Amino acid sequence: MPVPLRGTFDYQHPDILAPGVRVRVPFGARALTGLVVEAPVEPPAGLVLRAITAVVDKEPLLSLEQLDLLRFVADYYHHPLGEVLFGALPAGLKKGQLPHWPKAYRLTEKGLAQETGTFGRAQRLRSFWERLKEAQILSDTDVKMLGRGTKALLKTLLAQGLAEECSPVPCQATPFDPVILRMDQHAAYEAVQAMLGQFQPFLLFGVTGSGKTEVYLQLIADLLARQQQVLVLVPEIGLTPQLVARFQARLGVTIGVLHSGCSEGERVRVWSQAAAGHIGVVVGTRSAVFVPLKNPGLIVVDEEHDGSFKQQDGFRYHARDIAVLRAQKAGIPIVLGSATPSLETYRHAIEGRYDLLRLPQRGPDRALPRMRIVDLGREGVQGGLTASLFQAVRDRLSRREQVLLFLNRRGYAPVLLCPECRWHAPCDRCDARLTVHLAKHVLRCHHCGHERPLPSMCPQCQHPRLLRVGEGTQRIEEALRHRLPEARIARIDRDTVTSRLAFEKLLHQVRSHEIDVLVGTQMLAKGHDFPELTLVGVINADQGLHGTDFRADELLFAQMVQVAGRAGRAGKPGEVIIQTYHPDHRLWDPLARLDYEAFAKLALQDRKDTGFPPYSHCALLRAEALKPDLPGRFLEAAKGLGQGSPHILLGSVLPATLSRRAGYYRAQLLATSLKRSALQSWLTTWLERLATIPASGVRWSIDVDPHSLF
DNA sequence: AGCACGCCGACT
DNA sequence: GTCGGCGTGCTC
Repeated sequence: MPVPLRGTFDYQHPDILAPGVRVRVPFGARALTGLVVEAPVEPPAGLVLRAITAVVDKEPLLSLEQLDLLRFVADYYHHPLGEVLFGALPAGLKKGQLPHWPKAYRLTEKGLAQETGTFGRAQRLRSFWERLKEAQILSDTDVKMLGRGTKALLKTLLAQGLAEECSPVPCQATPFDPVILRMDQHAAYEAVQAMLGQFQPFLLFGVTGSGKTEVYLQLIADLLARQQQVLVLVPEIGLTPQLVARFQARLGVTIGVLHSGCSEGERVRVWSQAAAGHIGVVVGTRSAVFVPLKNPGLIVVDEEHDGSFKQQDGFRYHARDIAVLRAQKAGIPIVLGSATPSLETYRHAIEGRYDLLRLPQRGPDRALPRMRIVDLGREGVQGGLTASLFQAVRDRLSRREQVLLFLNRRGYAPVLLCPECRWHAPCDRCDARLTVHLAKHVLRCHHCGHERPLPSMCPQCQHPRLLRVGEGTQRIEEALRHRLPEARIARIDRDTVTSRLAFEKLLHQVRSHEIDVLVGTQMLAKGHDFPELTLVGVINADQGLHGTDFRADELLFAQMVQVAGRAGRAGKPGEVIIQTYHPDHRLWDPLARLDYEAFAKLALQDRKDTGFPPYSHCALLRAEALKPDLPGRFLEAAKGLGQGSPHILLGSVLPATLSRRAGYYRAQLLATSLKRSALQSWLTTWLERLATIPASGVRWSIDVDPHSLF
């Protein structure tokens, strides 16, 4: 049932129903659509079963393999099966809508024998008949594509017995013009090719511009030729219309696209057609990992290290991990691509469980940028920029080249401080400081979105001058305008870019060189190519350096490599300047050489020493409540119930990093084990016991393999 | 989750 | 005397 309840529910019905079929049933006081997972069942004694009111599907919506996978996943993440099953269905199907199984039509014997003349004055009918005769078979989408009113013409042919329904055939790839792969690309391609038809994970390790996509495309083309389907998972921001267009153009088939922006109907259509084997390639974000495939041949996860593959609320699954599991169950290869792999994946690769495919070369128009680490403590800083960085910016501008300044903090200044009484603007609902936004003249909380007017004096001691401490993108932009009045400066962050269209417009302005300096956050780090951009400045890299989280180093390295990828193009060497107060940190040495593997070895040793993943397995129990002491009390009780297992290390009950958020007090408890299976079995009994804790007013959830400990 | 039941404050 | 607030408990 689509409810957050552990366990399944038994009903009575005269016939035995196939698993995967949806049924309407009474559930408490309401009527709901449920999914049959097992039939028949031996109901527990003394239970009066209610009856199924209606059977929704003639054929199962989910195959046995699909059900098996989802059941495994629900067990692994300790999430209610009902929510997992219904979470894997597109919203339309959840509500009982029928799937759009693709239909196809062909002419009957009678239709084939028909003479052109017999259509008389029915011109349109005749040309439609000719089309069908020529194509031999047309799917319902083909019919729709032929123009308006073609559906009516089809109906006429069906009614006259000239056409009939038949089973759909998979889309045929048009013969595909292979590009010449470089030697390393070709080796990678051949390695995967050799393993088609059996389970084998690959790490395709290559920097931006090393041509990973070409390798994917070549493999996909082969799979299509074998009449097999390919699932491609991409990060949320990675799924651009350009990428889909490129796939479509190269492969010559319709690509099924699944992401958060798709309409409900569109999702149902792609989902159904993929299940029927009618779509050869599905490209999608996180939730697309659940799309059913009739005849899967390969899974690709691009940018596998990306955090957006991990769902951060409700059912907290990791799409990359589920993809690997799926490939294993289906007995097919999976390719994980990245320039900065997650340490989990990298460890699998160097220890031989995954096949490591390196793409060491870059395309002809790419060169490694020069990396410079600048000490914020030793150089004078003005407007957030050291003398070195400012000088470099001026040099680039005088050469009519472009500059990107990267800072992961929006707003003007992160803190508003009273020099007299030390008051600093807090958020009423969160345990956080409000950020100064000068343009809108407000204080804003970046955690809950709460806004209030900027005070002109200290509300506590009435001191007339409040200090704006620290730097945000707005302040960097303002200072730069002041010092370089002739430069054309644009700021790109969530405050200035409100829509996709506005973003595209700005990017276009950068490409046509109407802008000299870009100041921006995260948004700019990924994928956008600006040929005239030769300098990237990282205003302050330290936020990521001593994060509270064990994954902070990994994240910072990936981010720095990504921004470095923005600098330099054909014939114009790029430079990256990173400002830090800790120039001696051991991270900078491998980063200065852009040597991921050197970094990974350091970081893995670190994880080994501290006992963090991938050298251990974690589950995080989170709790939140409106009353301050409830989460802690609940977690202490939970800790008491969890103790006594020799393989499990239970941490202390800790307030969350942001201990109050949007009015809720939050705390958490970490459980760690060296053995995944030990953690799993312990979690099962622990969660059963947790249900017995009186927890009114406390919301709690379990996060298996948490991505961050915030 | 979502719905019913249940027990205490402000309206006709 | 009734409407409705949301705390508590249940869903085969």
